[in-house]
Amino acid sequence: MLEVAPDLLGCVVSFGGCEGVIVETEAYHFTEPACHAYVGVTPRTAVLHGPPGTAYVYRSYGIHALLNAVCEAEGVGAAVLIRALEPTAGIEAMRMRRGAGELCNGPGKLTQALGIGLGENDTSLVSGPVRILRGEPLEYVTGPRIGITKAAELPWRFCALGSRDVSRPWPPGLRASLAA
DNA sequence: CATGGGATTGACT
DNA sequence: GTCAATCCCATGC
Repeated sequence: MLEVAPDLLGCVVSFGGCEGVIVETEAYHFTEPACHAYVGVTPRTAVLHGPPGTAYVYRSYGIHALLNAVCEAEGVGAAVLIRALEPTAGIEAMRMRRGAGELCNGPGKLTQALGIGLGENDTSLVSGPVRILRGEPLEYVTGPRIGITKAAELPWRFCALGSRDVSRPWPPGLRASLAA
């Protein structure tokens, strides 16, 4: 999975006529406490332990939807959280949903921008409504994960270089690439 | 059956 | 920088 997460950078997420290039991901694995699958297989986390290539949409703080891509073999319990996109198509539709401001520079924002909701949970990323298309590999930097309270020190955050559509704080290496 | 936590965001001081 | 909003579900009694 630690190979899949950076591999997703540069891939395209497509949903409802909107598309965006993945520029930030975070890896989650059931062996570390930050992952929902850590507690074991439950009705909600079952999809995390399911077959790879499946979307796992989760509501955080009762408000925001977070989009994950399940990876690893069935029964492993691992996923890659998609934290940020760079919009490439359907931008007007995103603006209608999001209003003014940044569209996809945060996990909760990108789902709202694309219109992805809890209804897309447990759908295929290959043949379902939400699709992930293979794209060009991107250069990236790693860093600690953001916004979690457990195991935040693991360097399982992957940010594409040269994109401003990434949630802050940016790792030092990414700041340098933006300045250039 | 009741309670608390959670991978976030946006507004206010 | 700090604080509140708000819903699902895992855990505990």
